[in-house]
Amino acid sequence: MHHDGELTHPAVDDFDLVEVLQALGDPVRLQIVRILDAGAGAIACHEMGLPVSKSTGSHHLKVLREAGVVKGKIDGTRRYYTLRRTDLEARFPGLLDSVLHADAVATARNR
Amino acid sequence: MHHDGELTHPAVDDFDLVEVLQALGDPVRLQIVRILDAGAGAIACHEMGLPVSKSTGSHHLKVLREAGVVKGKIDGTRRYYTLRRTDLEARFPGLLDSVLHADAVATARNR
DNA sequence: GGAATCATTCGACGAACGTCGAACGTTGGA
DNA sequence: TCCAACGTTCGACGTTCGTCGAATGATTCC
Repeated sequence: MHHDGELTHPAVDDFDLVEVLQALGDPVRLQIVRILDAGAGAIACHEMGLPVSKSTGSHHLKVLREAGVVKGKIDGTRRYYTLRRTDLEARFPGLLDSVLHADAVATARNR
Repeated sequence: MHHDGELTHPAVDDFDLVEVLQALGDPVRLQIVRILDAGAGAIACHEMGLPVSKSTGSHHLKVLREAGVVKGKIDGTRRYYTLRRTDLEARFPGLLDSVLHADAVATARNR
């Protein structure tokens, strides 16, 4: 069957700073963002190796998606996710980069 | 009279990204950061005109302080707060600026 | 068609959060 | 000395959050 049920995503103008900061302010979700940043191309939920159950992982992806941080694409039974780099940069210049770089620094420091 | 009770603040190396993002991910706390950014010099809690009770305001200042976002200085019965700009920039380069700028844009847009 | 795969949704649970008013401790001024 | 001002702390409250397993839905493969 064909279900053209595309996932819903907020428009760039509807991004909310508090919502984005809350979305990024969780260890698991920050890990997801880091994975999507490091990976080349779209990544499916089950390929991320998250330290939570699949339902929890799905929940976190939903939070990130509704905040505008990630974009989900349906492909069969899978959802491939990517970072909305350009959109985030347009709405909150420098924010994603600073978060990713800060996170990389922290990771290197605690190694 | 004597006042050896200095407020405690985390060292720059102990800043935690998730904690900072969570601290910034609240409307009232973001308002406090905006006020401290706009104001020249230290500002006391009761001068901020926060839309919450004094106990709630005190709580939010504590969250920001323990995350390393603000620095509190005791002066008599008052606590004067400032942004830890330099420390935040050293630990999370560009983060505070991007949050403040994004916030300013959002505020101008919803005017 | 049937089974396996992938992900979402649905309760449920405890923990954490934002909020308040009241009480308290300090300090400074009349 | 007494009182007003400022802020913190304490309990309480309702809400939201992160988590899980089970159930459900959708799709692909055999």
